[in-house]
Amino acid sequence: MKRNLRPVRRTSLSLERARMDQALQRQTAPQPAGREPADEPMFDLIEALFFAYRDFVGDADRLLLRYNFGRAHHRVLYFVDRRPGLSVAELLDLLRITKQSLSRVLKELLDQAYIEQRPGLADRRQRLLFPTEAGHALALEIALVQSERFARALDRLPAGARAQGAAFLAAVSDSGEIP
Amino acid sequence: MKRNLRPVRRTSLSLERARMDQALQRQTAPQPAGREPADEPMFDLIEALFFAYRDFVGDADRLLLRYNFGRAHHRVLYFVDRRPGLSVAELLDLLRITKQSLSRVLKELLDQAYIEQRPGLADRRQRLLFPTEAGHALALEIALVQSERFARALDRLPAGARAQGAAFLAAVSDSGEIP
DNA sequence: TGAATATGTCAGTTCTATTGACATATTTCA
DNA sequence: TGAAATATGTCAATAGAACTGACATATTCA
Repeated sequence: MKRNLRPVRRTSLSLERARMDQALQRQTAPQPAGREPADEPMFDLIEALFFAYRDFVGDADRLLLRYNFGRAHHRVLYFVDRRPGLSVAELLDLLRITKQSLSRVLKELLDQAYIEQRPGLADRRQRLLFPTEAGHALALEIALVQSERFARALDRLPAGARAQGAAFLAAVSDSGEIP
Repeated sequence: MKRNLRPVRRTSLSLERARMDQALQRQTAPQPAGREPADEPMFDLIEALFFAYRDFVGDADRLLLRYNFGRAHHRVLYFVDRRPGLSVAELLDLLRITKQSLSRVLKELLDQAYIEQRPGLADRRQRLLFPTEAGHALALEIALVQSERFARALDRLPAGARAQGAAFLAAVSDSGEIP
């Protein structure tokens, strides 16, 4: 999937903004203080998560263009860099994709020496994955660009926002992967 | 893109969890209280946002299977339902895709009567998009499933978490679309 | 009236993901 | 020890979602 990196049309975004305010007032009821109900859609959160993720991955997309890599390459490289020595099976579980899907992307990263494989010490069937120097550098570069986005966001938010944001997101994911 | 809905292997997830704790301790420095630095990657937020979004869209995927629709259909239907009467150009800006990409998906939603078009009142070149009854019902069904995920998350979080989460996500996105 | 705009469409391509089948090496267990 | 299970890899076919480029139509605007 190639991705659309055209500039955003500002005129339309203003329209969009106005319409959204309207829609929010129309459809989103004010929230009670204590327990949160699930019987009414939480459009505020649905939309906020959509837009945040859209722009968050957009940062990486721009960088990856230079390497002729796509999002899939990034996700693989990211996790290998963060969890050096993880097995193929663990990577598949993290990404929730099949090994056939992983295959092409991983092969390209191996061929271009961003990742390397070593047989497992305990279990020699395993191919443990490690980032190379170049792989680590690229992973870090992308992570820094994304972190700048978070830093800009946190500048606009009260103290404690980082912990709150992380806790919120962790609770939203299935396994609360980040405790 | 078909999506992988196979059950998650729990053994590996435990491994994953252990490894992640390890990695987090190794690579993520403790955060200072006040101003947040951008010179160090915020792996906690990067990962939390990735997992939250992965599981959040997973909910919709399961539902959409029944209708032979994909993620793209859902995004279109969602925004048309939330902003009835929006123009094609506005929709393209929201989704950040090209009109050629939108075309197939929108045509299917029109053909199957989940969305309908009406010419703009002021500008008759426009094709304003509206959900049909069926379209609204499907959009609502999916939004409720996703909202249940949020409700479960909020149950585990202190009061105020909803507002904090929404504010955090809004600040992370480019235009703070949700004020 | 002519340029710009909003939308639609055709054709070809790329990337990411899927299912299914099968192969190899290694480990585990009866 | 030998069979079954596991970890990984690979081939083939297909689907879904995106892209670029080119061109057409209707409508509005200057």
